[in-house]
Amino acid sequence: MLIATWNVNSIRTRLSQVIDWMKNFNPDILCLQETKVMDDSFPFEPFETLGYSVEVYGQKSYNGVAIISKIKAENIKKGFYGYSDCDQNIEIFLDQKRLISADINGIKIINVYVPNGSSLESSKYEYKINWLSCLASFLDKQENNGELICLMGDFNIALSNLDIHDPKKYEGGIMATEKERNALNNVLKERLIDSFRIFEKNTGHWSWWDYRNNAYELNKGWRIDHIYISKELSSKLKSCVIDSSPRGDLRPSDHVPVMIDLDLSGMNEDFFEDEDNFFEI
DNA sequence: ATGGCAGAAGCATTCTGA
Repeated sequence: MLIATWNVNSIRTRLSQVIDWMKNFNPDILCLQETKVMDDSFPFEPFETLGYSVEVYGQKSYNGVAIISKIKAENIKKGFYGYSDCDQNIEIFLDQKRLISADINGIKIINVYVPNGSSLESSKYEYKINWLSCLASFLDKQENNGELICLMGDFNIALSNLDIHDPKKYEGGIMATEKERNALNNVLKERLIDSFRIFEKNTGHWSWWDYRNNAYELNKGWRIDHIYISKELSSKLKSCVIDSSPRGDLRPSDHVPVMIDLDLSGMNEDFFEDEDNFFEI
């Protein structure tokens, strides 16, 4: 089962590129961020024509997330409201459409667009930290239900200096502060692992390049788009690939797709009771 | 320290992103 995530920076602007990409890669699930469109204006038809069902949680101009899947998503939840015990004032998170989750093929798919935070002095930075705290509570609640989880999206955080082209320059700045990393690690805890790092231990792999300063041509990127999976899924993980090619297209998104391949054949109740099926991380 | 570039809204310019 191929599961992908892509911050498309406007689905209407990027529509033909996304459809072409789906025809090439044939993902079972594609999670989108920054769709930047209200739900009634989302371009459903091209996806439905390819045989997908679409669940959206969007707004005008900013943010917006969607889950596109061959198997129809069930138990769709939009935002934190009612599904998190976080101690934050949940009201401040209602306006920004940044989270949609659903159950597909026995896995809870959680698609997030984590706030950028702007700069360390900005109130948006505090908002980002609080948002991640709320996400941690949201995950705690899923865990209580014993569910397999695939948490993916644009996290706007480089968890390690290996994920930054010039860590000396950017460490301690936005997307690379200890506070952000701690907040994200508190979401992951011991339960979720970085799919990409199962296969690749080295630096030099990016999912985002700034539009400015010729960043893509100079390959000055960051790895801030991630797919985190429950430990119990790690032995089913066949690959995790960043497809950087769409960044070279005409009028590209500044992010590229990240995808994992899970082999779910043979998954049954016995699988989860056999400790040999779990990697030691 | 600031700007570079891109998208949406909407028609000049501002807001936001990362």
